[in-house]
Formats: sequence, C-alpha cells, structure tokens
Amino acid sequence: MAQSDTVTRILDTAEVLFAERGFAETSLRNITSKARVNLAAVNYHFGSKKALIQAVFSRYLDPFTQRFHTALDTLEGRYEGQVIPLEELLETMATTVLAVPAERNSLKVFMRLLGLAYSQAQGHLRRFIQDEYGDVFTRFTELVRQATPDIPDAERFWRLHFMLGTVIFTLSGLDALRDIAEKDYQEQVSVRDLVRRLRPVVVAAMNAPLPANVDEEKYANA
Amino acid sequence: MAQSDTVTRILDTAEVLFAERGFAETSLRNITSKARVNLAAVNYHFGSKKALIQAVFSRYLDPFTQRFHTALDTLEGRYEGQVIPLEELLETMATTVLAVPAERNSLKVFMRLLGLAYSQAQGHLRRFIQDEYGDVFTRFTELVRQATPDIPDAERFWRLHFMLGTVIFTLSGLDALRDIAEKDYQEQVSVRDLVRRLRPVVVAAMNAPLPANVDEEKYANA
DNA sequence: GAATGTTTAAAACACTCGTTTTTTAGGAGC
DNA sequence: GCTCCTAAAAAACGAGTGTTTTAAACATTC
Repeated sequence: MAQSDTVTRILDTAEVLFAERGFAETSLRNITSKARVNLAAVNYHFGSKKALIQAVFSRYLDPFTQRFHTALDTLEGRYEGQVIPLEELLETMATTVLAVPAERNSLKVFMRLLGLAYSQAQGHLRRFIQDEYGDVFTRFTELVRQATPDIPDAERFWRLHFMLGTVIFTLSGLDALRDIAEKDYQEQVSVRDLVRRLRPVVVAAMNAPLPANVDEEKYANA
Repeated sequence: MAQSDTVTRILDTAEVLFAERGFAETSLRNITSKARVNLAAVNYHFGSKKALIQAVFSRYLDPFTQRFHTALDTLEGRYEGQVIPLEELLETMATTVLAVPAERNSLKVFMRLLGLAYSQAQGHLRRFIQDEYGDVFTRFTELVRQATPDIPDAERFWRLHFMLGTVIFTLSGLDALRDIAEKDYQEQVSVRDLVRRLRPVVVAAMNAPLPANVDEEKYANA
C-alpha cells in the first residue's frame, strides 16, 4: 500500500469536508486529522491549501470534461454536419453529469463543489476553472447557438446562465431541499429524479418567448 | 451626531464586505477598520459576529417582507376571492424585489447576501431566515398553488425552487456574469434588464409540460 | 550495506481570529 | 459638586489558522 495513498486519503477527505462546510470553514487540521494523516502532508504534497482545493476540482473536472468532449464528438459524428437539436445537447450534458459517480464518489459532492466555486466571492477558483476547463463549455455553447438560431446571442447567453443557476443551485443545495420536500410530500428524491424533472423545465425556459419591450437596437448588431 | 451612528456605520460597511467576500472571509477587524470604528463596538452593540450577520439580513428583510405582504394584500383585494394569475404573482414579486433599493442601498448587495445565505453551508443563517421570514414565502407559494392547480404539488415545489435558483444565482453572481456579457456583447445590463429577461423564462419554466416517465402513484396522493 | 532521495512525524513559527476586560470619555439627572 | 449610565477606545486573551522547519523512518539504487 502506502505509495502515495496519503494523497488519495487527503483528497477523499478534503472533498467531503469542503462540500459540507465550505473552503474557509474547513481547516487543514480538520482534513488531516480525519484522514489520519500528518498535518504537514498537505503542504508537502500539494504546496498550499489553495492548491489542494484546485486539486480536488481537477480530480472531478478532468475526467468530466474529457468524457463530455468525447460525448460531443460522437454526437457530432452522428449528425455529421447537421444541426444538433437542443434537446439532444441538453440530454448529452445531463448524461455526462450523471456519469460522474462512475469515476468519483459522489455526484452530490461534485455539484456542491461547483456551487461553492461560483458563490465563493474570491475569483481565484472561478478563474482557475474558467482557464482550465472553459474550452468544453465554449464548445457546448457554440453548439447551442447553432441549435437555437432564432435567439439573439445576448439573450441566449443569459438564458444559458439562468439554467446553469437552476441546475447548480438545485443540485448543490440538494440536501436542504430534499429535507423540506420529503417532509412535505413524503417523497424520495434522487439526483436522477431531479434531472428528469429539470429536463422539460430547461427546454421550456430556453424556448420561452423573447422578453417584451426590448430596445430594438440592442439586438440589431448581435 | 454620535448617538449610535456607529451601529449604522458598522452595518453599512459589513453588508458590503460580506457581499464582496463572504462571511468567514470578512473579519471584524476588516469591518471596524474600514468603518473607522473601534473593534469592540461590534461585540458591544450586536453581541457577536453571528448576531451582526443576522442584523444585516434583518435590515434588508424586515422592510422587504413587510412590503411584500402589503403588495399581496392589495393584489388579493383586487381579485377579491378570485384566483390570481401566475403572471400577476410573479410580477408582484419582481416589483417588490426591485423596490429594495428604495429602502436600502443596493439590490446587488441584497441578492448577493441571499445567495450567500443559501450556499453557505452552516445552517444557522438559513434557519434564521426561515424562522423569521418564512411566513411570507409560505403565503406566496400557497397563492402560486391556487394559480397553477394542474401542477402536482411536488412538481410545483421543485419548479419554484428551480426558479429561485435561477434568480438568486444570476442576480447574486451578477458582477462576474456582467463582465463576461459586456465583453462579448458590448451590452450594458442592469438588474432591471435582467428581471425583464427573467420574466418570460420563469413563466415558461413554470408552465413547462410535466416530465415524462413519471411514476404515476407518486402524484396520486399529492 | 552504506548512501540517497522520498515520505511521514513532531514541533515550532508567525499570524489572525472573535471575544473579553480594562480604561477613558461624555453627558443626564439631582 | 457628584454619581450613574452609556458609549468608545485600547489592550490583552486564548484559541485556531496556514505554513515552515527539523527529525525520524522508509524505500531504492548503486
């Protein structure tokens, strides 16, 4: 054993604690003691706490983006030049997201980390994610653009982020919401259930009529 | 002067710093030094940092919920017993949200604080908000229920939270998104603009077709 | 098998944190 | 005058933080 299963133990423990309590609220001593690892090991293996945080993200995002790229590859191959329908694109994204637990532990942790990364005020994490993994998102939005030619660019930009907010907010705050929902509706909700519920909502939101009273020239050169 | 404009200065400074960097990342020394106030003043006037955080929220939420309640009063009065259409309800909520800057400084700060309250893992804030201000939200959802009788209860619950996620995520992360949007689309976006864009999206999302492959009995007793 | 490089362990460092205590100031009431 | 109470200021406290340093153990290679 040994080798560097210390690194793995640190990452495994850190991602759970980060997801539960946030980055600032999780100390290195929390992590190392729970992982039964020496305190200095974090700085030895990762260099700093900030680097550890990024490593946690990389371990999720590296396989995710890779998988997403290949999924888009096969999708493009299937439609060979033709425009890919919006539903297909969303479906592919959903499938890729749901496939995360196959590689890493928990989809819940993944979504919670994403939510933290966006809400965390300090830009370092968002910048890191944008720089390292922005490509696949750019590729995806371009395909969405082709699938929805009637939506002005700015409007599509905002709607995509509306939907990003819906998904991240819901799935990252899932535990709290699940408690309320199960209390009121005696219903077990899994992430798969939520994704199934999200599908028609996202499609309808993207296809919603354009807002009224739009200043025309704003879209003239878009 | 004097009196207790110290309290106001602390609150004014704290809400901005909290909104910018989060609660854990903002120290009392940050606040008191920027507010040109003695460090001990926070504990003297508020008792603790946690109490200060709640005071910041109360200063926003007290007038907001009050305003929202009276807005719903007049709306119910106008429809005297009849069912209020969903669009009217959403419109009222949007108007009330947009009216926040009349009482307090910044709508941006308000939304950012709300976003933090939800993403912040520690439950004390969410519990505080739920306990103190849950009534008006319950009232609102009940009106939405009457306006959308065809949506199963559980489904409506989730869709409302989907939309909550959309609004909070977008408006609380507005600065970052605005940067990207303006760079790509040379377009100035105000909060009013965003609310205008959000309107049709939220309506379409609420009215989206029900998800397919639903286990029927889940809705049988809802 | 001694030497080398890598990983772990323990301790210390230099701060920062929220909170508390002590001290000083400023009016109000009589 | 003096006290009483509230507010502000200064200083100190104790705990907790990320990081660094120093020592020991381990594994590998020649």
